Amino acid sequence: MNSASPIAATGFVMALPDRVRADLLARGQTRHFDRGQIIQQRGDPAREFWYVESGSVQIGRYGIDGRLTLFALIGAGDTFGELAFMGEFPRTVDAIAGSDCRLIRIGDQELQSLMASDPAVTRLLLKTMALTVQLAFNLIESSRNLSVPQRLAQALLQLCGDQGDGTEIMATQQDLADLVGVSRVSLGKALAGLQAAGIIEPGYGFVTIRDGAALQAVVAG
Amino acid sequence: MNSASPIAATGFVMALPDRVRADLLARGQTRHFDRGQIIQQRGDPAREFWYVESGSVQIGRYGIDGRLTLFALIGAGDTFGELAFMGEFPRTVDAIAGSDCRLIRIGDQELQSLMASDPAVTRLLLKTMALTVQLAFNLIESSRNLSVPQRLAQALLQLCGDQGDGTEIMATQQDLADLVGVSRVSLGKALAGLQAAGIIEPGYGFVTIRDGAALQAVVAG
DNA sequence: GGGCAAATGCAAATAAGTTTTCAATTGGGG
DNA sequence: CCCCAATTGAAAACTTATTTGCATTTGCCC
Repeated sequence: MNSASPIAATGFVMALPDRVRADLLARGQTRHFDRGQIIQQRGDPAREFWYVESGSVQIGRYGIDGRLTLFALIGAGDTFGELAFMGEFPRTVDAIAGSDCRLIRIGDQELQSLMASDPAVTRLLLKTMALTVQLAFNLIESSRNLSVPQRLAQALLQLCGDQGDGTEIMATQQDLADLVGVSRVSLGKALAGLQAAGIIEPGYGFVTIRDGAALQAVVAG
Repeated sequence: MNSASPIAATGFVMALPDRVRADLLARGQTRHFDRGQIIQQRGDPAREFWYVESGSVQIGRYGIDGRLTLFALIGAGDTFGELAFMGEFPRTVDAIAGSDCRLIRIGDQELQSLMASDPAVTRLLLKTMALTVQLAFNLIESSRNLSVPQRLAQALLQLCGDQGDGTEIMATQQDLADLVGVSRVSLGKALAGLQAAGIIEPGYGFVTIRDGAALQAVVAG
């Protein structure tokens, strides 16, 4: 299961006080999306943001040539779409359901009452967005200075989040390739390398983490 | 002269109402930095952000191995440092004076009174930061899908900002290489290519933009 | 349980960029 | 005006990743 995410696990909703958060989620409407279904597209007006209750969502951009640039694979507990929503501009990324999923929609009404109820919410929002920028910078730095195996290890760590060894990450090699930003061939080789080291075990549509600590070591170089 | 920037030209200060902005800048203290001097380092507490009155500043990260990952080359009129300041976390990037420069320091007092004076400021801040994230995403997408010449063209366009043909961008090939994220050799070849097409004219420590429109065309592919 | 699409494995040719080294040029400071 | 450090130019060997094509495997659906 995907859980945390490389970029979008901003945790704004998760960081809210428990009572506020429960209230917010209770008021938002639940929506279902089937695997492969488009949740949002570049250019759409941003009238809401989403909380992922179950399933996984791919956040990225489809180029005119069909190329996909993935920024994040997010899962249950994550939120996405805050950026364009808060920034009051159209969507700048596409979101596609990576599996059948259940999302909670949080719109203007829900947020307005939230911000009115607690002035600290605004500060939390600012902090969350600042954090997102840092994550994006980290991604840029990684892609320039780390090798493919290192970046793969980094991505796997983020995808398994705080869950320990034995976690199964539901993602195809193509998904991971789009996320890391390399071809499927290169990603396959990197996977094979980590497998040979006994760190992971690739499956058909998923990867099992055998030794998270070793993954950390790979990233460190 | 550097003017606009790839990432950091968030324009928060520039977007403020004229009277408010003038007031803010009048209250901030002016500081001088010599070329090469460190303005801020990763890990420093973020007690302020800066407005560039003159000169240029390099925003990036120095790796342990001495490698530099530049995120932006910013110039007069730009601001930087808002992110960590607003997010209330330590600096996550280094800032070095790219030339002798004059900066205006904007600290807690200045900002507090600003936010108190106008509730719209908060919204402006959120929008600005959301925009910064988008710029970072654009950078990631570019580095994955565009060739070196294309990325160079993109960087040059951003560095010359809204100024037209004839603009001299004060940056060495090494600066540009760190910004685009390639070796100096590769950047030199890309420069030579653009020169052969009559689009730019490389100098010693600067690049002259001859045909901005053609640069746009190069980026588009 | 057979068919079929999706996913993976593999190999060769190709392309792109880096590293390293050295020479040539530039322009400012003494 | 000359020296010197910074910058640029250029070449070769090397590394890395992509592209392309095809074979194999997996697992879902009928």
